Amino acid sequence: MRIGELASHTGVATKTLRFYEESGVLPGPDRDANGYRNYSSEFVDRINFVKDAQSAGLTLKEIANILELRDRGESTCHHTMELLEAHLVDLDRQIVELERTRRQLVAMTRRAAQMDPAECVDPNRCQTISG
Amino acid sequence: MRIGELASHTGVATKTLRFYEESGVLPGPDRDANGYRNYSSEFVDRINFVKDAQSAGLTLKEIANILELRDRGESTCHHTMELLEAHLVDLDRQIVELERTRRQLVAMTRRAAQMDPAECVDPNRCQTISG
DNA sequence: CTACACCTTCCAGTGCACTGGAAGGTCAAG
DNA sequence: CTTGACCTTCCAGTGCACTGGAAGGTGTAG
Repeated sequence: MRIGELASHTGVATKTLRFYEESGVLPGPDRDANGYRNYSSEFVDRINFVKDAQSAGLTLKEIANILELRDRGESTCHHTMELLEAHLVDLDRQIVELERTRRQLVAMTRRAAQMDPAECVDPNRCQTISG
Repeated sequence: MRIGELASHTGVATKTLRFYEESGVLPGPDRDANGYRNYSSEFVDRINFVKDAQSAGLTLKEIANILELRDRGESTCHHTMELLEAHLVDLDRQIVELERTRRQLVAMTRRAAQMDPAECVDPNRCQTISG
């Protein structure tokens, strides 16, 4: 699979794929005779892992680290677990925070919706936010 | 309240507070005769709002925008609501994503915990991640 | 032969949210 | 009178995750 194909399969720009390779997140793939990158389908999985890990708040460096450990297949389960567990804690905190903020925003929006539009022109306060 | 005091009250560095002022997130506070910033206690609330909004995924620019509208007290409820609602949708998507990733990580960690440590040294795969 | 989409490398720039450091002013305590 | 903590401005740098553009090679279709 060429880089453009992989890009459209994963929704990740070709620029970004090359950047990931340079950052150590993706290994350098095989090359065709003409020098074009030739990706195996495993790259799709790897990129999906990267996306998941990223949305879990891991940096590219951390992701590269995990994947490198995985690739080396060394007895790194312990380190990996520690990293994952730390991020799990972080993730939980984040989810709680987001839910709290979500509730706040819902309340704000509801307050705004129920308001007499005329009251919006109060020169000193916008009830949606300040209430 | 001076900037250092505000910093310790909010957990936001003095550098960051000045940066927020420059970015329009915080209004320029009163100044003492010696030129020192003198913050009213309202700033604590405002900074907490900034923190909440930030953890909800709003950029400083958007936050500055909302607060500016609020400060002007104009009939901006509609715009504010649109912005908030857009971010609510975003937030929900984010929470779902995080929960999905969370489940994945939990599964990973559990798999790792149940594993015979000896299996970790398999030269080709780390079961924690690749399984 | 040419147009065109696609690929290559390399290097520079972007946007965000800070963060550091220099150079200097203020003020209470010792 | 000095030390030290705190404050000021200004400008530059950092780290992250891309993103753009130049200059050129490849390969197929018309």
